[in-house]
Amino acid sequence: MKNKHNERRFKEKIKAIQDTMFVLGGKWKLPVILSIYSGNKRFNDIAGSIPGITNRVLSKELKHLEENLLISRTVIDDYPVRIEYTITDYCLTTEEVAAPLEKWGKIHQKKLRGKA
Amino acid sequence: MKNKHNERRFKEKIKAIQDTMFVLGGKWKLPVILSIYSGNKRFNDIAGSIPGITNRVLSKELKHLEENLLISRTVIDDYPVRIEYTITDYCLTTEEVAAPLEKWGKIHQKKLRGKA
DNA sequence: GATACTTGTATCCTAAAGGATACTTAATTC
DNA sequence: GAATTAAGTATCCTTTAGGATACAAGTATC
Repeated sequence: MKNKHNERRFKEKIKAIQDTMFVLGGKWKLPVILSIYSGNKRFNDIAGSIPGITNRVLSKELKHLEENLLISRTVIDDYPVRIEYTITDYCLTTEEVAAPLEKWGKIHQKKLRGKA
Repeated sequence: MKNKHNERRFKEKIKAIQDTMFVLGGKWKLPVILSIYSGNKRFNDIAGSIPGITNRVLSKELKHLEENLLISRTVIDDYPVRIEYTITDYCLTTEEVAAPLEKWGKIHQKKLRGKA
């Protein structure tokens, strides 16, 4: 590390990355966003579209995403009450994160196949 | 979800993102890469440059990154044996992930300040 | 031979993430 | 009034991530 200035910028960098990891990291958050983004609005549809996720985990992730202003939850007062989850405009910015992650994942899958 | 084709592509997307999360996710992996990238080569230097990381965690992360071909470990047979960690060429591709994560983290910091 | 330095490991612990599965609530239709 | 449907919650459990702290091995120097 060359000097104080670089060091400060380095620590800001780390903090920003860790913040993103907190909001979008983990196994399920981006998959849930993508599911809603690709047209699934209802709890059971979202659950059904993501292989391996359980009710409990999905429920938690939806709350987390709502708190972070990424999705919104609408109650539709019909026969059996329906809930609709939708992506917020702000959430569209996460594409800038999801796309590179997807791309790199595919690169790395290839890389590891080459190794093994 | 419109059809089988979209559904298959959607599941590949999820898998790729989850793979990246496994390799580069969590609180420390990208910070460690960035630290080495910005010139820290030795264990104690890396540890000192990343606020809050402990020996045990750093040691684990270094192993994980080496297994995933992102850094390499060289033993320098000197007085007290020195170890040098360096970024592999392949690791440079992670910039495509780190940069967007950093950028989005800063956007989100602003967004939440606006909310509160 | 005591001391110091470097790279870790060992031990033990807490917290967070994730998972399995059953159940609740409320309205509605039959 | 039994059955169905939707959106979760409740309960309990396992696994993984992360953290605090001590100290060990090897060599060189004093």
